[in-house]
Amino acid sequence: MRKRLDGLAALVAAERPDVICLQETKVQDHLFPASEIADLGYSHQAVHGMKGYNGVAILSRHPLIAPEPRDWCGRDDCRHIFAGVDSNGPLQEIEVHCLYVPAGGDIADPLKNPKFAHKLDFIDAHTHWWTARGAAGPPRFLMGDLNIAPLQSDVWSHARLKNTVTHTEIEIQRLLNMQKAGRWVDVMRWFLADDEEAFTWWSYRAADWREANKGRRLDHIWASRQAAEQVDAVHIMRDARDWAPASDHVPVTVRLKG
DNA sequence: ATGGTAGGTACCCTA
Repeated sequence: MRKRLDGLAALVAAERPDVICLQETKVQDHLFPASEIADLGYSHQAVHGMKGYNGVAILSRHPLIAPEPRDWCGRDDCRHIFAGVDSNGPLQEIEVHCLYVPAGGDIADPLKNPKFAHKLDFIDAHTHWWTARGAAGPPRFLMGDLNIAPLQSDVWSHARLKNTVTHTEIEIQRLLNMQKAGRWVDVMRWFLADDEEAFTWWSYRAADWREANKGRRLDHIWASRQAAEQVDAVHIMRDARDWAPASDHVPVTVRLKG
């Protein structure tokens, strides 16, 4: 995060979002650059970070209501925080979830690779949680790095990546189960044809990411039905892949009606 | 079949 303040300022200049969700902040809460971010207009912040790895944060122009960091699978690994926020629109209070799903390592076999097992367990734990929470509560959004590209059009080559972690059948099924359990709408796909390529991540390990274009849609914005109906635009900020210093992920934005 | 880059930390781990 501390390395990305210029990128955050560029995002703010381009889109002026009311709420921003960050993943992989890699900073402990007491070292989070709160005043610099407040100076950008985001004085309301809910952070859940640790040293060196993971970390999530919600930044807002409007007060955050009852922020709640959550730990999963018995680990203190700072991958989820949520809060209420006044939308200043017809939805009134909405609940915003900022989520960072484990990447899962390289081998797509939970018996051989504990990181992949953790990824599946993490998603299943969310599935159970959303099932238990039911449909009650305010309209809600879930956004973040889910580290899974579910559709064929979410990857540069389904044939080449179907055995690669992020696009294997086992992960995709688990993610779709979670989506169903939370009655979530994949808002990005609402605004795109199912077969239209859409990527939010391009590896660092390409000499020219644009030329190779070996991207994946790992970052998602989901919404409850009522919240999804208030969305009037989705934007993948593809050009941000060239910002300096570059991130391998680009921001995705949704705009609400009104 | 392999190796390619980046960030944070402490000479390796995770992505």
